[in-house]
Amino acid sequence: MATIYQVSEAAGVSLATVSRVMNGNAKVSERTRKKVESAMASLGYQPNAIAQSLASNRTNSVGLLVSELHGSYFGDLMSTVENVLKRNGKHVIITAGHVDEKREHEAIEFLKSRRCDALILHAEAVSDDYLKKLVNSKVPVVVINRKVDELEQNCFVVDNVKGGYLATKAAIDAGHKNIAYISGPLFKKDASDRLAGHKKALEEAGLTFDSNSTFEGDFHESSGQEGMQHLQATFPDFTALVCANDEMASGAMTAAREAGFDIPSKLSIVGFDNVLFSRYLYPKLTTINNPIHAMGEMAAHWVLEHVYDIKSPVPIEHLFVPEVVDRDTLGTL
Amino acid sequence: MATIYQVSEAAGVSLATVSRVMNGNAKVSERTRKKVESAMASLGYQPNAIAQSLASNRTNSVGLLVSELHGSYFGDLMSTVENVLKRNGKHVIITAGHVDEKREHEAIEFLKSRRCDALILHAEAVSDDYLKKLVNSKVPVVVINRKVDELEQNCFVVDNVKGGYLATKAAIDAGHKNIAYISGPLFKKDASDRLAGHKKALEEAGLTFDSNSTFEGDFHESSGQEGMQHLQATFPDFTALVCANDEMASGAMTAAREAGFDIPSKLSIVGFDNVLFSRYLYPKLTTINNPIHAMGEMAAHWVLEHVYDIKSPVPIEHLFVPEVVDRDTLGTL
DNA sequence: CTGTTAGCGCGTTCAA
DNA sequence: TTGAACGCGCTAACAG
Repeated sequence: MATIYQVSEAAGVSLATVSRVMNGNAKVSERTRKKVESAMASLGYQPNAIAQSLASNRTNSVGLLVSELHGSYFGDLMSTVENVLKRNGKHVIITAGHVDEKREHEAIEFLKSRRCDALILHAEAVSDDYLKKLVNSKVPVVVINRKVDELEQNCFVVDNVKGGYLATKAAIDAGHKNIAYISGPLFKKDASDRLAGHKKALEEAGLTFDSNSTFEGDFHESSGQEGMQHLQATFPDFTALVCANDEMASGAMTAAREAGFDIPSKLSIVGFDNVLFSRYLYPKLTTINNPIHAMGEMAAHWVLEHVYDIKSPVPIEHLFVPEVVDRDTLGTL
Repeated sequence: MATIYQVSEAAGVSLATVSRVMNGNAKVSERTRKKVESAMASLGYQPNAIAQSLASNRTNSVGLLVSELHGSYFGDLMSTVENVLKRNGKHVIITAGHVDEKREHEAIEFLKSRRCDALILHAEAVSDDYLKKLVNSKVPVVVINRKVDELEQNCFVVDNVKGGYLATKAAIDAGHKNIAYISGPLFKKDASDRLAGHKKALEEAGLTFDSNSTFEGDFHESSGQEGMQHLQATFPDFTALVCANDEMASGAMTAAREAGFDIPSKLSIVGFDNVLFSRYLYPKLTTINNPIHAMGEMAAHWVLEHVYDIKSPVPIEHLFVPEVVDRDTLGTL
C-alpha cells in the first residue's frame, strides 16, 4: 500500500501538496496537480481512511443501529438509509442491538469508538436517560421509531396510536363487531400505542373492549399462530382479527386455515407495517402502512443537513402518519 | 472525550502503562492496574479505535459485501456472519454492491480503505481477474456463492447444478412429465448452473428438453408472474413448474391462482433457496435448501482462523450440498 | 514491571 | 503556490 509520502517523492513535491490535490480545497497549480495525479495513478495510491480520520477528526461515515440484520422491516430501513447517504458520498456502518440493553449499548459504543460522524439509532432496549445523555454529548444522534421526551427534534416516529386506530376502524367500517386483537409485547411503546388505538376505535364505535379478545404476542410469526388458537377459546365469536404486525398476521392466517376458516369470508384479518412480504401472502394482506422508508430517508437527510451541511431536498418532518393498505383479507360483514 | 494521555496523568503513570492495562498483553502490577482502571472509569475513558487501528495496523473488523441490504437471503447472510464474528469480539462493516460492477468495486475499495482485517464478499458483478488480484494482495478475502478458478480455497459455494437437478428430480419422482422452468438471469453462474441441473434431471429421466418450456426471469417476484403467463402460451400442458428461486416461485403462485390453477392439485411448484418467507406462503412452498446460513458461518470461521488465529470449531468446508425441503406445493400426478 | 521514544498516514497551520 | 513541522491518539520496541 503506497502512502502519501511515496507519492510525494515520486511526484517530486511535498507531502502537503499531495494532501492538497487529494482534498481539492487549496490552490494547486495545474502542472503540479498533473504530476501528483500521475504519481498517484502509477503507484495505485489509495488514501488510508483511518489515518485521514485520525488527522481530520472526520470519518465520513454514519453509524446505523438496527435491532436485527434480517427481516423485511430492517432490510428496508438499512437499504433506504444507505441509499441516500451513499448518494451523498457518506458511508454507513451497521450494527445490530438484538433488542437487548447490554448489546444495544455495546453496539452504540462501538459506533462511537469508530468515531462515526453521526448516529442513526433504532434503539429499543436502551433507556431514555441513556439516549438523552447521548444526544447531549458530542456526537449527533437521531432516533427512529421511538419518541423520547425532550428529544422530539431528534426522533422520527410513526403515529402508532393512529395506526392501531385505523386498523380496527377499517374492520368496524366493514361491519365487524366482534374484533379480536393480537398485540406486540406491551412493554414496547409501539405495541402498547397500537393497542391503545385499537381500544379507541372500539370505544368510538360504541363497542366494549373485552380483555378476553386480546392476546399478547411477541411480534414473531409463531405468536400469531398461538394467538389465533388462544383467541378461539377465549373469544370464540370474533369475525375479524387485527394483528399488531404483519408477521403475526401471517401466523394467524396459517392457524386460521388449519382451523378451517376461509379468509376473508369466514374471518377477516388486518396486519400492520406493510412489510414487503405482506403482498406475497395469500390472500394478500390488508394492513397498515408503516412509512419506514420515509422515516429512514428523513433521518438520513437530517444527518446530511446537520452534520455535513448538505441541505435536505425536502422539509424535515418528525411525525409520520400511517394509512390503510386495502388488499384482500378484510371482508365486509 | 478523554485520551490515553489524560488517563496516564490522572493515574500518575506513563502512557505506555495505560496502553498495557487496556490490551492486557504485558505484565502490570496489581496496584498500578487498579490505579489506571479507576482513572479510566472516573474519566469515562473510551479508547479511540481509529487511533488504535492506525498504530497497530489492526482494526478488529471484517468487511462484508452483500448485493443488497434487504431481502431474506442477504438478511440471513449478514445475520449469521455478524453473529459468529461478534461472538469472537470482531466487528462487521457491511456494504452493498447492488450487483453493479462499479458499485461493487467501490464498496470493496471502501472496505479496504477502512483497513478491514479481512473481506467476506458476496460479489456478483466484479470480474474473476479482479477477485484474483484481490486475493493475491495483502488483505485476506473469501468469496461466498461464487466459485472462481484457482481460488477454490477462498470460495464457499453451494452445488447449484445439483440443486437444480434435485428440484426437477423431485417433480419427476412425483410423476410429472411436462415440467416448465423459470430461470434466473443466465449471465449469472448460479442461474445457469441451476438450469443445467434441471436439464440433466430431464435427460436422465428420458424427457426431452423443449426450449419453449423455459422462461428467463431476473430472480424477482414479478418475473415469476410474467414467466407463468408466458409459459402458459408457449408450453401449455405443463403440470409442474420449477423456479430458480423462491421469490419467482411466489410470483408464479400468484399468477397461477389468478389463472385459476389450484396448487398443487392442478399445478405443482418447486422453488429454490428456502428463504424464510417460503414457509409463510400458502400453500407452504416446496423448495431446495440453499445453506446460506452454513456458508456464512464457514466463511466467518475461515476468517477467524486465518486472520485472528482463532481455531474453527468445525472443519472448514468449501462445497455445500443442497437438499429438497418437502412442503405443500408439489403434488403427485 | 515501568517509562521513553519513535512512528502509524495524514491534515493543517505557519512561513516563505 | 508550496514546503516544513507539528499533532491526531495510540502501539510497540527498547531501555532501565
